[in-house]
Amino acid sequence: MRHTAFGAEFSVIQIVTGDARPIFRQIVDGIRLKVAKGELVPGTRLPSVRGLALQLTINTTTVAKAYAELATEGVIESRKGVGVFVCEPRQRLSREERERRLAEALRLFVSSVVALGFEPEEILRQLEQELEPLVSRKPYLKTQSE
Amino acid sequence: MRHTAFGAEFSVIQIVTGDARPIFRQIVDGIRLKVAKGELVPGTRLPSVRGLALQLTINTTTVAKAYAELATEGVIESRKGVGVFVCEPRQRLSREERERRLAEALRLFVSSVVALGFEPEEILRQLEQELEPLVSRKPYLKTQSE
Amino acid sequence: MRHTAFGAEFSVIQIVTGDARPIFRQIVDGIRLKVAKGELVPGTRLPSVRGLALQLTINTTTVAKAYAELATEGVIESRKGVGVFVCEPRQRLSREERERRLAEALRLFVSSVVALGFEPEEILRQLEQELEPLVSRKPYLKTQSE
Amino acid sequence: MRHTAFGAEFSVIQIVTGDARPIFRQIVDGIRLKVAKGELVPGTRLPSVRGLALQLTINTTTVAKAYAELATEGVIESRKGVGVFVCEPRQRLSREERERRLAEALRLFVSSVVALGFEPEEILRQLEQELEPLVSRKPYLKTQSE
DNA sequence: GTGGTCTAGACCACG
DNA sequence: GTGGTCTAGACCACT
Repeated sequence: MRHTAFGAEFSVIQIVTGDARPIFRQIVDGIRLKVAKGELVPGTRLPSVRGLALQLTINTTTVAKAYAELATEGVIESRKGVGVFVCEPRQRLSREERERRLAEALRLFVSSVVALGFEPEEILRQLEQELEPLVSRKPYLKTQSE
Repeated sequence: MRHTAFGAEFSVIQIVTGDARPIFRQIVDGIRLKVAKGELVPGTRLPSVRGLALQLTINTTTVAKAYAELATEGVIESRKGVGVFVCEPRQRLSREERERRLAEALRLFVSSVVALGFEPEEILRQLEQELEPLVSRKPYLKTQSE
Repeated sequence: MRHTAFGAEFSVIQIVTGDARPIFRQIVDGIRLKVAKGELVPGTRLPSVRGLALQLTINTTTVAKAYAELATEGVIESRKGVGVFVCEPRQRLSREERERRLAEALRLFVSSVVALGFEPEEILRQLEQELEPLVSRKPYLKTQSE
Repeated sequence: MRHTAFGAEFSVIQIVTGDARPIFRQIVDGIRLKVAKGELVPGTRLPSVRGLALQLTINTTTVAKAYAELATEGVIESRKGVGVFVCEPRQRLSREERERRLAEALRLFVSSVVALGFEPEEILRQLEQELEPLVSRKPYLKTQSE
C-alpha cells in the first residue's frame, strides 16, 4: 500500500458555489469519479477531515459526512487515528440494483436536457467524450496488487 | 389553435412515490418532456391547478409551483379565467446558458453512474434508446433563430 | 400504501444508555430489525425526525442521521414535507457482499463470546431462539402488494 | 510452566487493515481466542510490547493498551523485567455478567445479519462451524467453580 | 495528531 | 407541518 501526500498546490476536490448539489454531495461525487477514472489509485491517502475542511473553508462535519458515505460505498476506508485511504475496488451491488440505478440516472438526465434543444447526436457525442477516460482503463476490473 | 380537453379517465402526468424527485419536479419534467416529444402540442389545454391537484391527490400549492416554473420557462401559459395552455415553442435561453446546463447535467450523470461498473458502450446504447423518440421531431428546434 | 399513526403510548425504538453502540446506530439496528421481523410493515409511517427526537430526548440531527442511513439501505423512504415510511423490501447487495458481511459478523460475534465460557450448544440454542421469529415469515421474500 | 519463545518467522497475531475493529481490539480478541482454543497454553511467553509493535509495525502504545486489557481480564500476566505470559485459566466474571454480555453480543449479531436475507438455518450452520474447534477443549471451563 | 459522535441551532426545500 | 443541509463546537476513541 502506497501513501501519497497532498501538497497545498492542488486539491483532491473543488467545490463550486453555483452547483445545485449540496457540498457534501459534490465531495462524494468528485472523489468517486476520480477513483473510477484512476486518478486516485488504491492506497492513496486523502486529506484529513480537518485538512480538507480547512482547504475548502467548510465545516469538518461536512467533510466527515462525505467521507462516511464514501466509506459505506466501499470507495475509501477511514481508520481512526490514522487517516483516510482509497480502497481496492470491488463490486458491491446486485445486477438488478445497478440496472435500476442506471435507469433512474438516465431518466433524470434526459428530463433535464430534453428541453435544451440539443440534437441527440450532440448529446451522445459529449457523453462519449466524458466517458472516454474510462473506456480502456476499466480500473474497477484490474486485479489487486497488494 | 386547438384546444384539447382532459377527462378524468387519463392524466397528463403521473407521479411516482418511489421517484427521488419531489412531486413538483416530476410534474415540471414530465410535462416538459411530453411537450418536447410532441405528445402535447401547442394549444393543448392542461388541467387547472385545482383539477390536477384533485386528480393526483396532492396539494394545490404543489401544482401551482410546477405550473409557475413551466410558465417562466415559456412552456405553458396561464390565461386568467380561461385555463392553462401549451405554448408555441420558442428558444429562450442563450447558447452559453444551454451549454452550461448540458455540461452540468452530463457531469452529474457521469458521476452517478461511473461507479456502477457498466461499460461506456452500454451506457451510450441505453441513452440512445432513450433519446430516440426525439430524433425526428425536434419541436423546440424548428423556430430556433440562431 | 397504508399509513399507521403512532400514539404516545409506545415507541418504535428504545435507546439504552448502557449500550456500547452510539445512539444513531441503536436506532438504525432497532428499526431494521423490527422491519425484518415484520413488526413494522411496508407503508407504516415512522415518527417524524422532530417527533422521535423529542420522544427519546435526543437531538434531531441524530435521528436524521439514523433515518438517512436506513433510507440509503432501502429500508425506509423519506419524503420532504411528507414524512418517513417503511419501504417494500428488496435485495440490494450482491451474493458476495452478503456473504462477506455474514462472515465478518460471525467473526466479531465469536471473538466476543468465546472467552465467556459458554458451551457452544448453549450459544447456538440462544441464537436459534433469537432467530426463531424470522423462520417462517421470510418478510424479505414476500411479493410486493402495491 | 513452559516458556515458548517466538521467533520473527511467525507471530501470535496478525492485524488486518480491512477489519472494522481497531488494531488494539484485534490484538485483544485474537490472543483471547487463541488462548480459548488452546493454541496458546498457560505459561507461553508472548512477545514484549516493543517486540510485537515492531513486528506489526504499529505504535507501542497500541500494543500496551491491548496487553493491559488482557491483563485486566486475567488472560495474560506481565512480570517486570521478565516478560509477558499466558495465565492459568480462571473464571472472573459473574454468571449474570457473562449472560448479559452473551445477550448483548447476540443482539448485536442478529441485528447486523438479519437484513442480509440469509435463512436462519444457514446462519446457525455457519456459526456451528465457527464454534466447532471449541467443543471438546473448553480450557476456560475446567477450573470453573460455580 | 487522526476520525466518529453528539448537541444546539440556523436556514432551506417541500407540501 | 415535514425532512435535508450546514455550522460551531464539544467530547471521545484510536494511534
